[in-house]
Amino acid sequence: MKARPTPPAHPVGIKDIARAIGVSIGTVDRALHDKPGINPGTRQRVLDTAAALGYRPNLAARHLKSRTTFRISAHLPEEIALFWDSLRDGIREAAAPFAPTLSVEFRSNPRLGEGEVELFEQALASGVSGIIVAPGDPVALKPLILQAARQNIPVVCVVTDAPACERLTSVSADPFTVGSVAGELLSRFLPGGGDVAFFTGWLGTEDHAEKLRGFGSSLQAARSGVNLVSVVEAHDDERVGYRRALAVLEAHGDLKGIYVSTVNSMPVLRALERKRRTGQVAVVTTDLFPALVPRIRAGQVAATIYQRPVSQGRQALQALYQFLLDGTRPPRRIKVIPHVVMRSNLDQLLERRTGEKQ
Amino acid sequence: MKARPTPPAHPVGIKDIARAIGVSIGTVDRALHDKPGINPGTRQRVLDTAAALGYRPNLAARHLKSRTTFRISAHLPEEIALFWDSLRDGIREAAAPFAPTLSVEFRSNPRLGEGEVELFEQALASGVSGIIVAPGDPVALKPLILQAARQNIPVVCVVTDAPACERLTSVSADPFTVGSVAGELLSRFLPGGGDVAFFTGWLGTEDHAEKLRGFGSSLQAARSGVNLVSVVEAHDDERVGYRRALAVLEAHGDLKGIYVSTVNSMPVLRALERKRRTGQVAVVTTDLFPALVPRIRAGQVAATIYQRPVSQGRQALQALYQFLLDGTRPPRRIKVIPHVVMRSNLDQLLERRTGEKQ
DNA sequence: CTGGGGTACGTGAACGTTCACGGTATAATA
DNA sequence: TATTATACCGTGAACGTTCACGTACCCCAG
Repeated sequence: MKARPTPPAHPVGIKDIARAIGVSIGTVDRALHDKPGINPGTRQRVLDTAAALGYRPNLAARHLKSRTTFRISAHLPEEIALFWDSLRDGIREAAAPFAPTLSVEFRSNPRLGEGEVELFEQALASGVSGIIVAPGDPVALKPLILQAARQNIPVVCVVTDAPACERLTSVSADPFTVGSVAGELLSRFLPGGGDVAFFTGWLGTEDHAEKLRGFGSSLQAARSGVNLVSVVEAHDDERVGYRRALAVLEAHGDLKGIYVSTVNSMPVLRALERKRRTGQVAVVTTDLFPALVPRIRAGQVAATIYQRPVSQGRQALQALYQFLLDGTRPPRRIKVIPHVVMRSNLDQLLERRTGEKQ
Repeated sequence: MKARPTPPAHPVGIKDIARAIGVSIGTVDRALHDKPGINPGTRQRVLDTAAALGYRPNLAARHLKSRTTFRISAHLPEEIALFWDSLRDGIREAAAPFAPTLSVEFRSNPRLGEGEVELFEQALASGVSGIIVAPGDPVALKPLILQAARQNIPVVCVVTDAPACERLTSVSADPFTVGSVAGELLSRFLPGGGDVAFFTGWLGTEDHAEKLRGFGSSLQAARSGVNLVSVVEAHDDERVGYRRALAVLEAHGDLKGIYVSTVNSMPVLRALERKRRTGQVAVVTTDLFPALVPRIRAGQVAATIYQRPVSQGRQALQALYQFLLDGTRPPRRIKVIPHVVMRSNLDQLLERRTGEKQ
């Protein structure tokens, strides 16, 4: 039952350092900010004593003086509003306590990947101090991210990543874990074993390939006789997805489970209906959108793996803010633990979403 | 593809109000803070124009002047370190950006409920400005919470709640949803139906009763032939739990599933081992502690419902801070959506925990 | 008319930091 | 030696707010 009362006697400020080595506060300021017009020797002495005394800048005073507002631009699609609005909420929510030091501007493109280059150029031109973006076409965006890096403008990727480029960090669900969770769920849902299928957008995408790896590893680890008999690329095209789902259902009359690793799960569900096999096949999907809600409620979708957009938004903003404030670099990659949403916790999730808007 | 650039021209300050109605900033200050020595008429005029101009106090300046550090005391148990340390991390993490406006003091008691009254009195005596507490014995704590309320010291409950008392809010997983998720998982894990048992601490506790309600409602909604055949109170006593688990296993030779709604799940697992029925019974547990980790990894525990301590700590602190800052009251109850932890996402969860400590 | 007490309001300093400006050495040049 | 340039450093104002203090005014007793 130990109690630790507050130890800090008096926060050490810039003038404490100045007094300690007999210089003026102006000199200390120059030393701390790498400004010209100071003797390298004195600079070092200042930095040393600052470290020794445990100097922590008073952010309130700093912001009070140089009323610099960090302008952060967030570029997110409009489509699948439930998802992206949640992400926006997460950013807004996290930014609120820092106002007016920080202000967020939201720019939106209609669909993931469409017009994102223009938004990025727009933001750069308007002189923002940081960018949050969900890259739909990482290749097209890469030179712009590089340009931002050269201008010392940090970029944080959310949901998707633009790998091998000068972004500050990326916040997303670890795809391997996502696939792995889906695989474990299906294994548990099918204790008697059986055939399952994996639907994806493009296997060429690194994310989707990783999900498949995770999915497979889970099935193997479970040893419950669940076999992956079909891997389907739907290319995020409704019609292609529907056709291929029909084909898979015809080819495997005893299919017991399906995991749709892309957000385009409706065609698969419709194909199941068409073949009158709804309820006979355990379905695990990805993310949450309005059309999916009644399917989950009706039990047609056993579970969906939710990438927790609110959390992603919050973490992206915090990482960005910390970097802008004192230059601390976050880990190269921030992983969000995916959420399993089923009928029983669906309502609470939706409630929270709408509740926040009040 | 609309872009919304930052509109705010110039944040309106205290002297803008003063100039607008031709008084001094001192008068405005008096009006805004309900201080004596001001004409009620002028006060109203000030308040009106402040609202009209959209005055938002500059928190940086406020804190700079009256260097009041909010001292927040967090009272949490030591036992089950993995859980409570996570909660502490959540608090610490959320408090970090607000330093030095806000400082957190951690006080710990050995076990939930032991010595919490002393800690509370200690904190009150030392003049903290806010308290975060996990009440183990709400009845004993109630008068102290009332006393804190009278001294205008907000109290936020985490994990457990002290209902019907003057706390600011409580942050916890919704017990009905927790039970409901467990029920749905077991229903899905047992597509062929079968008997399941429910283990709890005390049914008298409101939380546990709610969990049972949620559990039952899920089983019913699933219509998969899963029957709740036994509700066991273990009174959080290892020996009692073990004995009663043995009895249940003997009475129900074909038991297919178990949900342990209290954190004391080890006796049940040991009873399963003793009866050589590990693996034949799907087990869903509560929370996460070191001894549970290998059980999950080995598949002996199918899933555990995690109350997300990090998130709880973060939300508790934020609610408290917002209230201290501008008096905004959070909802009477903040619900955290419980997390389903299985073998596939266990590692990532543990990794995040240790990763944060670096 | 003077003085005392009270109310209502103005004034200025301070919080820690940043930044433009001004000052003082020393060295380089005429 | 006088002048200018350069490098280094001190000084003071400002950011928006709070708070102690000062002051003008009105009312009424002496």
